[in-house]
Amino acid sequence: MGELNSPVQNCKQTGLISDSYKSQFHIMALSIVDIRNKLLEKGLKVTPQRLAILDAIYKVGGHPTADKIIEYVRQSNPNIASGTVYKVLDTLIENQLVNRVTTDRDVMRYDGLIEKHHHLYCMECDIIEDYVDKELDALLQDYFNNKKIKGFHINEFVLQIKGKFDKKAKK
Amino acid sequence: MGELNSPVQNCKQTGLISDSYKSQFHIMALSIVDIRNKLLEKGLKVTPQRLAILDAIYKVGGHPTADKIIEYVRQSNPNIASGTVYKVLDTLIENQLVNRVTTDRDVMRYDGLIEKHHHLYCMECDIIEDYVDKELDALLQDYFNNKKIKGFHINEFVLQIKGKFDKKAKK
DNA sequence: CACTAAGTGAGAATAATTCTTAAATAGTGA
DNA sequence: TCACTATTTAAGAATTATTCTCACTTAGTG
Repeated sequence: MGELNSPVQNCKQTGLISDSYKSQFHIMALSIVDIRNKLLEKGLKVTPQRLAILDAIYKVGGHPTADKIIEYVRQSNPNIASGTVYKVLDTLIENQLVNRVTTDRDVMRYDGLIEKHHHLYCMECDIIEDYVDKELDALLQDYFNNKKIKGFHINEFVLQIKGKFDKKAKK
Repeated sequence: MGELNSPVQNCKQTGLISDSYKSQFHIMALSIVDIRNKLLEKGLKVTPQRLAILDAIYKVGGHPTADKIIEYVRQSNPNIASGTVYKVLDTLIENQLVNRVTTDRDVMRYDGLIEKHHHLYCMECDIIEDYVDKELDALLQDYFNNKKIKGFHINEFVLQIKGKFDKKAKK
């Protein structure tokens, strides 16, 4: 069974990942010390803004927009400028601490899970959840090892899985 | 071998699909009569703007942005308002004559191929090409028939294949 | 502790998209 | 063929997300 990397209940944006949830899955809310270390490993200066923004991405569920991140970060950091958030996000992306998530909408969304994974897109709400599945990765890798695409050299795949989250809360 | 639905040569946006290309692949430039019929089938009024915009999507390669569509359409239709293009695109999407393409950029791109398919993303240029592969569809369908995702009901998948187009022109 | 490169806040600028409204037009039914 | 009506369009204003600029501040260094 693939792992549904999700705090979703009733297909609504919950905003925060519950504590019980955190421990089981891939994105867990790291301590500030751990986040600091991630920044240091990349040779980035540790600033309160960067800590807060990375923390927000880990804590806010459903692959937040910049706007949701700003909203969350301002709770603890009321003076942060929106330009700063965009700038920090760019820096984090450049340093591979965060990824952009592809959507067919014109607002960008961000993903704190760096490990290779796929995405579940809810067609009813705007939640996007991570889906980690090594077996699927292997299957695809295998398939394309045998079946080359003429004129194209493959680096990686991401499967977009579109559908609906069940109404029943996931436990 | 999957079909690379592409007029790409040397990884540069060619703008137009060559005649020799058209005949072999999925998006072929339909005649205006055919486009008119597509509109009529959907119960849409046939206007010169709608004809020109659908025609542009079929003819302009690489999954154009609204901007590229506007540029192309204005060659034949100099007075078309950009707002009209956006509105027509929305109408075409609602009526499933066109799809949005998901990207991790903030400009929308459009796809005239309605048949189920996947996408090749060039990591060096900004070309996105269609990739039709029934065998892959079956493989994924099979895989997820056996392996359910807890809490999620799947409707469809789209595989994003990221990599590079070969330098050598494809013939 | 002081220095310096890097990061930030504030707000202006830009770019993509949406909205508004009056004028034009496609499809209809006489 | 003609006129009627609902729909569509042009023009440009408005909005929204994102980027840019620049003076001020700060993190990390030595």
